[in-house]
Amino acid sequence: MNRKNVTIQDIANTANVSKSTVSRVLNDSTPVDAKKRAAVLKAMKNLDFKPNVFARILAGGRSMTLGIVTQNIGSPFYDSVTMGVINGLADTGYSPIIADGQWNQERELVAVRTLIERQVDGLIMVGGNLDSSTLREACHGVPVVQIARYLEDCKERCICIDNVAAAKRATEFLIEAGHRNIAHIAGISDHEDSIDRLKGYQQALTDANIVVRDELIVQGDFSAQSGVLALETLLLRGVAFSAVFAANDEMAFGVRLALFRAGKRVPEDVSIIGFDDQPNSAYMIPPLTTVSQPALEMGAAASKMLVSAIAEKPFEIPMLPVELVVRESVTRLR
Amino acid sequence: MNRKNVTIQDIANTANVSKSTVSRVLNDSTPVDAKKRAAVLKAMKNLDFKPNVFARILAGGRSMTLGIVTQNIGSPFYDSVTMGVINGLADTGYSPIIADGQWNQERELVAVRTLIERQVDGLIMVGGNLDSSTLREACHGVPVVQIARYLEDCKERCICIDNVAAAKRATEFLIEAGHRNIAHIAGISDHEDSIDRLKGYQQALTDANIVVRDELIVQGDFSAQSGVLALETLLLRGVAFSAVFAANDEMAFGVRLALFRAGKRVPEDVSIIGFDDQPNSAYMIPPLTTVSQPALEMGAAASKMLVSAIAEKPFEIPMLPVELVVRESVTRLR
DNA sequence: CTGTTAGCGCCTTCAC
DNA sequence: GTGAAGGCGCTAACAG
Repeated sequence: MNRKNVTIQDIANTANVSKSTVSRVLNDSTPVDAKKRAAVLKAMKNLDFKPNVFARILAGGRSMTLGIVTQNIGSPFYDSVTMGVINGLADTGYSPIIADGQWNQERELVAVRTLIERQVDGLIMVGGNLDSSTLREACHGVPVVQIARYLEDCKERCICIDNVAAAKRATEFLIEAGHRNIAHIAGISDHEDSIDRLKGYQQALTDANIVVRDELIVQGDFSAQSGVLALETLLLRGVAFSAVFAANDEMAFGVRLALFRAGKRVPEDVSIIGFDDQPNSAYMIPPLTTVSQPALEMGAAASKMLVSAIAEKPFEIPMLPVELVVRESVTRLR
Repeated sequence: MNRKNVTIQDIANTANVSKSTVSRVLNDSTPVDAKKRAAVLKAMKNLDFKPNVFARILAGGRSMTLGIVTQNIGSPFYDSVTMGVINGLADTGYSPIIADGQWNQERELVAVRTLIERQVDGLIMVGGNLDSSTLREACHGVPVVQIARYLEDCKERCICIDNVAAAKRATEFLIEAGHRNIAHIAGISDHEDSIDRLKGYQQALTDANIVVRDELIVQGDFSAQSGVLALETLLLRGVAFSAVFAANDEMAFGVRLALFRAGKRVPEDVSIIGFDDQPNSAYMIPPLTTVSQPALEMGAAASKMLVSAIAEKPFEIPMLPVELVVRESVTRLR
């Protein structure tokens, strides 16, 4: 721009070395004599040198930029994850660029391509639908970390929780409280999380010798509004139920509201359990029992993992605690 | 990278012109003969040419990147605004880079500097505390749009609502419903929004000839937790109140929960009104009456405005509808 | 270990 | 109107 920036040439001059040497200490790509190195470092500090990202990448280096592909910006859970990623990137020297896939394979692919075109050093996928071979191809070898989704063929790059186990645990909690007629509000039908949570629900029932009844299962789409509709559907069907396990908190909110409108008390008449432990869940009336999925931590872990992958350093996937958060929306029967 | 990208040289060759000419049609900086122009365009299409962002900026062009400075990622309102910005940028050719200021002037300044260093073509500030002269200086002439904050010295670049008027209207709604003892839970004390909303509350009371009583005003910090504490404080003070106006929905949620714990009914015993109309407000029990602030629209408007500013085209600040959303958390007295 | 030499892809004078 | 030439700041061979 207008203000002349100091370049490696400048610092090369004041340190009495060549540009290359400066470049070397900058990337410590090659060993450099300790004295010269010190001189360079000092010059850099004195002149307040900041490498030009664009020149650097043009010459074939790193862009120090990471791409984040989100889905449907505005959803509490995914937004939290995204924010976790951004926070995790603070002080790593990497800056995030965001693109939205909108849960649409085509747009998702465009998002990935845009990011790759911008020469991101790595990519973080938050959710998504793209099949892994397409994804891999679009990435041209740029490392990718996948959050909240399990890709069979690159498990070591996926950060996600065991939805089946978590959903099973939630359902078991209801069973242990004496509930037998437990309804389930499922999420988007072809979404892996929905499928797994439904599976966990079914397993818990089966293990407890309770018959899985289709009339107690309603299809939602993860939105609060769909929770309302789902519960109304349930009411319309006329089946008896003393508890509802919703595949996410949003739908649980909808269920709660529908019960309120129908004059049913929670938890006296119907118990509710959600999934995600989104921040507001603790402030529902009554506070919602739910499964906490550590969105921020998942995001942070992903960013660390990616940074390590770029540096070709090993990284151990941290234990991501998924726990049942017991609040007042569930009652013990009898 | 590995796959050779097509450069302007390539298309210059196939179109039988020079690189310069190609560059010219790319930026239409200088008139070019219609035929050559067509040939160039055709070649670009055929070869699927994509200009290299980095080379372009290194040579002094646009980076086609916009910076977004958010505050405290994780807050529903600001996140929504941010998402609005990102959505608004789709298909403009600009990509967003995000940095977090964390409601900390120092970090905010760092965020701005980082972004400027990355040669963003424009900057969007979502909230923030930096005084405008510092901000202006850090920007080195890069255009800035400020959201959800009113900067005296550049009104034409601020997208925000009239908090005083909106808060006044909310309070008047309670007064019209027959409430006289109306408590107010204020936000962070030196935050402009808090100040303005408090002002609106006071004005409404004064206009209705109701004395503003300090014991009915409690300081919060915009978090739900602080809403709980604020209401408990109010209860402790032992002052009578039939309604609470909280400076944002989050705190209203806290208020609601505290009332629940205290065995008070809403709205029979106490009415509540919030501010922001964040998505979950409609799913509270009972659904929360609040003031809707169009976060997504504000973000979208800001991005359009910034893109126009960069192109030095005029832009009219759109009417941002702020309206009272009446739901069941307020009762009419008598 | 270090300096020299080429570019990376594009924009911008400058002559023609 | 157009092409040639130089340079943006940095990295990556290449010889020493």
